[in-house]
Amino acid sequence: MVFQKEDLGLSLSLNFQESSNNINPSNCTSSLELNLMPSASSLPSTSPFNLFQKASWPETFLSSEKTSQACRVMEPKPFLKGIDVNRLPTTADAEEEAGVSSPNSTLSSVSGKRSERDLTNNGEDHETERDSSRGMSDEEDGENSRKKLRLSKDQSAVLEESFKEHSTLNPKQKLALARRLGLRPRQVEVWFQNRRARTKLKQTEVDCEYLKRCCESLTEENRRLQKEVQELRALKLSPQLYMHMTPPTTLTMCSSCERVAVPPPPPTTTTPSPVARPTFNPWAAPMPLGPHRSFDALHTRS
DNA sequence: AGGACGTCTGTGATTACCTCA
DNA sequence: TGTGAGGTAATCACAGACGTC
Repeated sequence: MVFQKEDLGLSLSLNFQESSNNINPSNCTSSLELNLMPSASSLPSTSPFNLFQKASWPETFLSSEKTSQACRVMEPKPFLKGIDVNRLPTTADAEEEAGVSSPNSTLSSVSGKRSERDLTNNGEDHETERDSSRGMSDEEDGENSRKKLRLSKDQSAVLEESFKEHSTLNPKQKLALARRLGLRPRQVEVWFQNRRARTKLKQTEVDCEYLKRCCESLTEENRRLQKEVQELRALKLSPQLYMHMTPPTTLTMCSSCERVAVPPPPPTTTTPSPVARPTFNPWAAPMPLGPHRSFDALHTRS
């Protein structure tokens, strides 16, 4: 995967010290300032950082990412084809809330304990549901038995589709979805909770991997620039040598503003960058980073 | 080939805690 | 300020896939 920093909407600044060669995730945090909030307008649709649009990632999670924050500000879209989620729950809905078995599921869920929320909301109804829908014998319902429900493919597909639209559900949507799928609203709620949690986890992993590569790339560039600085300083101290040498650096001068530019180094002499980074534009405002600041100090102005 | 097994992974569910109206 | 609803984080427990013998 190759990302452009601007495309990702990332604000990444590094302040490498001389000892920045030792890069590991733990000490990266001390020198990295990150702003990982994706900008909807700046993100390409193919970027995994773009959680607003359907990505082409192979994993199911990757194909439908949205942050909850993103979804909260999204324009409302037609949701749950054929279901009017805005209608008030009917008596039937209330019955659904009370508990519906899952006809498509391989097994209904049962838990040793009930959440406080369920107890306060509709505990007795859930109790009824649990007894009626699990389809288990008394032996199977032994102490702490926690048989797992497995949602059918259809149910999962509908949930996925819904998650693409809204990563969070309001009560009406939850009821409607539960009714449509023949699940308890609590099950839908749990599914969305888990989905959000695991989406976030995966996204964090992706972000971490990307930043790691950014860090490695910038470290390499920093090393190269430090080397150039040393070469320039050496030249400054021995002008006679300078007269007999071809410029050992990769620096060139901009003819218009007479500032020093850094063309990309020849590929044969440098390690290929693992991450496609935005090219540093020396004609733009100086970068507020240590190495670049000191580099700027070497620039000559007329 | 196929069955028993151990391990890994995905996922439904629970619990504790936090935030906010 | 107390309370309930709804969120996240951490975790548990199970089912199924998979590799190995």
